[in-house]
Order: sequence, then C-alpha cells, then structure tokens
Amino acid sequence: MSDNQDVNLPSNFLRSIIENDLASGTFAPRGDSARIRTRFPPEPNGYLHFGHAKSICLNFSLAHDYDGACHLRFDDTNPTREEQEYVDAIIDAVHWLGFDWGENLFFASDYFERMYAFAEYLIRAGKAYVDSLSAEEMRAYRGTLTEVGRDSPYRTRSVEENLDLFARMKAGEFADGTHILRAKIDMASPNINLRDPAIYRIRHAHHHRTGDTWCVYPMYTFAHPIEDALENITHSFCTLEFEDQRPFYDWLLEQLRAGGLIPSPAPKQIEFSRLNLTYVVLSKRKLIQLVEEGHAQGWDDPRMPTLVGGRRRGYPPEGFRLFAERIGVSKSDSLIEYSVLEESMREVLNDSAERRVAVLDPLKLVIDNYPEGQLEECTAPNHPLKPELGNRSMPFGRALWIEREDFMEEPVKGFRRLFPGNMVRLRYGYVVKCLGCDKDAEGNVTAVHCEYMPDSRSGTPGADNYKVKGNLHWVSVARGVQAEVRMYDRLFAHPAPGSRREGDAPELERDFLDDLNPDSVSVIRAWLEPSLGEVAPESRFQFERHGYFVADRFDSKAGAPVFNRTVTLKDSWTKGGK
RNA sequence: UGGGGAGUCGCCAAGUCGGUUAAGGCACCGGAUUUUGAUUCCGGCAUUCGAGGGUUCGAAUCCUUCCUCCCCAGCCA
Repeated sequence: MSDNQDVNLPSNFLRSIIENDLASGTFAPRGDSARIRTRFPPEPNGYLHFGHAKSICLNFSLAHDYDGACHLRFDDTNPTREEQEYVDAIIDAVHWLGFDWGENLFFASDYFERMYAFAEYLIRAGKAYVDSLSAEEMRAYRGTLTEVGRDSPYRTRSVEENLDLFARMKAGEFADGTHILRAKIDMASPNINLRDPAIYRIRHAHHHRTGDTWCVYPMYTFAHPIEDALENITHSFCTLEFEDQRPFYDWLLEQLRAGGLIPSPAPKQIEFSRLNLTYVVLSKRKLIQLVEEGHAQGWDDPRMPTLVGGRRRGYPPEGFRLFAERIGVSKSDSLIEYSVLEESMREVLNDSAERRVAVLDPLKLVIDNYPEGQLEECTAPNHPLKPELGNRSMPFGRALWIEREDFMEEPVKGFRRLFPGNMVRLRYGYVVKCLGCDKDAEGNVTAVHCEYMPDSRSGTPGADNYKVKGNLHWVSVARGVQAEVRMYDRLFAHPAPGSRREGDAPELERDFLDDLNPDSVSVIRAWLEPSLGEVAPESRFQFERHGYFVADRFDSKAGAPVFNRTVTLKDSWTKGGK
C-alpha cells in the first residue's frame, strides 16, 4: 500500500482498527502472509439481499486494501434449514458482485470434528456440561432481563458423566431436545448471553454436506468463533445485534487459546450497523413472505431487494460497490435514502450503457411534406461522451412514433416540445414544425402532423440554421420493433413499510404489506429502434430521455427482446411540476 | 427498572489523543453549457455538533447530569 493510495482511502472506524492493529503488529505473531483476514459468512438458508452486499463489499474491499484475504464461508450449523441450492446461489451472487475468494472457500461443517473435540475439551476443563432441562425449563431458569438466572440442577454433573452423556448424544442415543451441552459461565451474569449459553444441540437431521454423520450440531454462538480462529481470521466483522455476544466470543476463544487449540492471538469480533433502505424491507422473514404470498414473482423478481432481483432489474455490480462505498460504515442505526442506491446505479450506467431509442407510449407523427415510402438512414452515436463506441443508424421516414407526452395541443407554460406552430428537432434527424393533430370522436389525439425542413438534417451544415429548444426521440413506424417492456417502480409506497404514522391510533397495528405499491410494475408494448431487436440477454442500455433498461436475463431472446426498466433518468421537468 | 450500543445539515458520514473558516456523498435550490428538460460545470446549503452544566486562553472532541433511539431473555443465525 503506497502513501498515495493511503490518501484516497475513505476513513471509517473499521479502517482505524485495522490500521492500528497493523501498526502495532497485533497479529504478526501468527506469521500469516496475509496481513489481515476477513470473511463473509452467510448461512445458506436464503438468497442474498442488498444488506449482504454491504457486508460483502466491506469484507472483500477491506481485505483487498490492506493486502489481506477474504474468505467465503458458509455457516451451515443448522441442518434443518440449510440447502445446497442456496450455497450455489450465494457463490454465484458473490462472484457476480465482482469478488473472488480464491482457495478460501470454507464451510462450518468442515470443522465439525474439531468443534466436537473442542467441546469435549471444554467439558474436561470444567467449562461445559450436559443439561437435561427441557427448553421451557431452561428458559425459566435463565431469569429475565432484570432478574438473575438460577443454576440448573444438572450443572454440577461430573466431568465423566458429562463426557459420557455428550458421547451418547453424539451416538444418537437421545431424542432431539432431551439433552443439551452448555457452556458453564455464570447464571447471574447481567449479560444473558453469558448465562450458560447452549453450545451443542441434538438434531437428528440430514445435513446438506455431512449427510447423516452427525446428530449433534454446534450452535452459531459456539461455532462461529471457532471457524474464525481456525481460519486465522483477524477481524471478524458482523452486525450490531451480535454485540452482546462478543464477551462469549472472547471467552470461548480464550479457553481454547489457553489450551493451545487455536492460533494466538485470537480473532476480534467488530460490529457495524446493518443496512436499512427507504422503500425497502430487508428482513428475511418479510422477503420470504413477499415471495410466498405472491406479492413478488420470486426471489429474482426485479422489484425484490435481493441480489438476483437487482441483477434482473439491471443494477450493475459496480453500482452496488459504489453504493457500499458511498454509504460508509459506522455503528449508528441508519436508514439510507433509496436515491443513494439509484444514483450509484445511474453513475455506473451513464458511463457504461450505450444509448438507444425507444418509444414507450406511442403517438403517430406524420411529416406531411416528406415523400411517401421514402426512408433514409440517420446516424446516432452509441454514447455521447465516448465516440470510440461508434454509431448506429436509424431509419427515418414519413411516419414516426413519438412519445404521447411530447405533444400538447394546448401547451402549458415552459413546454418546449410539440404543439401547433412550434418547431422541434427530431433527434439525429430533421427539424419539424407542428401543423396540428387528428382526433377521434372522443377527442383523443390520434396523430400529429408536421412539416420538416429538408435542409435541417443533423450532421449537415444546415442543421445549425434552426435553433429549437425541443429535442424529441422517435422510431420509424415502418421499421420499428415492437417489444414488451416492464416498467418497474418501487415495491413499497412508503419509505418505512409498516411503520406507524403520526396520528395513528395507539391500538392501530400496521403491516408492511399494507404499504405495498399497487403500481410497482406495468407491462407495456413499446416501439424500439431496429438495432434493439437482436440484443443479448442482460445487455444494458439507456433509452434516451427515459432511463436505463436491461434485456431480461431469462425472458429476452435475440429477435424477441424483453426489457426491464432499471431506473429512470433524473427529470427536472416533470419534477418542477409541468 | 439489568446489560450492551448509538446520537454531527432532510438522509448517510468524516472529524478519534482539545487549537484558526465542522470534509465529502445523496437530496434540495439556483445559474452556465448541452441535438437526452440527462450528463457535465459552477454556486448555495450546520456561527453549529441530542440537551444542560463544568474544565480550559481555546471543546463536536475532556468531566458531569439528563434526554432520545436501537439490541439482548431461540435447543435461530
């Protein structure tokens, strides 16, 4: 890391901690070639969401910036809720985000053997015992937030008896829930997590990786610190709700370190606040509910805040990385405005997406003085700021599709598009003057008429003879391609779905589903410029004057494109209240 | 009322061992450029750091009292 690089690194408390550790050589005694080691430790029981993206970016970029390594480790300690399908999806998602863990792919289940041995060590050291209280009894003995707990009558079992019982738990002699291994710490601790936490439970269940080998499984509490230690993790970053767990994390590792069972010094757990986003829900429970009750069409519905959803929506991985960088990291509860995410996506897309033209709400424009049947090719740059990306051509003719909202028979003030008598440029084509419109019996405009200025063609000397304020996009009626376009909007209509509103009656209970946006998607048929007919799935474009769109990953085919709206362009016209 | 955290501009977030004008981003408001009412550009946007006391020549940074919010009583993670 050069000094130069140093200057550009953002400042946050995680970096300070790392830099201090590096400066003082805290982890140097381990002799690891990686200066720091972090890890992203998902439980393979669901799909990754935007909140995970924050954690992934944090762990991988911190490791990268300090010449370290970041492990991808599956926390698969609960066989009743984890599946291989999720493992595959998570691997795919982290790769897609742009990160690579090299050889450092691990599973908690890789360590089951050692964890079991460590548990036996704890028993021998008098630091763990087998309890035979029922779950309900255990809860009663635990006390409350303000009352201390009481020792279990089984707390004083001998080491031999504990060892024997634990071995028989492992051997499958007991039914689920009949016995449990607990750390022996302090039932009177003001920190409930230290009141003899459960560390191994009986679960006669099939594990996605170890099959039926085990019928006792370690709890997260016990397993996680060990996984970190065994992998030589230096900084174990997790979210705030685990803060109360840290004393146990340190306690456990100190026991094992004293026994020479893990490297020294032990890893450190450091907590940061999880991501909250306006107009979005990120709890696993709510996400599941959205899918199961059909409010979204699956985990990869473009409106879902999952990584697969965002991908299908057209959000580029670089956009997520930029977003993670922009929101920073701290320990205060935060609620990030969705605009930060959208601006991150726009910034990446503005730079990378080629421009194309699409008319989403078509109205026919007839150029009365343009020869019937004639078509000419107009050249349009693929990217206004990147001439190296080349041009494409669009057929121009007598009949064109324009946007219905680009014509007003009686214009409001400030309107600079088409209205009788006004001149506008048909982008990359000619300047036209509006003559009037046709209407049906109900008074709806059915076509707009205009005349064009033959000497005004874009790219010719005459083009500059006309100064117009309006600049409209268009698609040839003769050659346009019709396609399905899905216009996505936010899934929720309220910034904090399900939250109480000012003035709510005290007894009123709100549900996040009540805040679902009824218009979060509308599927339309649009007219696209010809070149859009043959695009590859997942191609991202800016449809000029509209926004960014992506060819649907699954439904779009060359020859039969289907587009999803990723995000609109900023619009200071409609915003200003037209 | 037990324990653990957090409170700096509408939303994030620098500022950490006290020292001239409290970074930056998003949002917002101007204005310039523009064949996207986009982009880009330029300008504005906290006499103030949850509140009150105190220490000090000097405090967002130290002490103190108080207030508000979040998390914890799964054999989930």
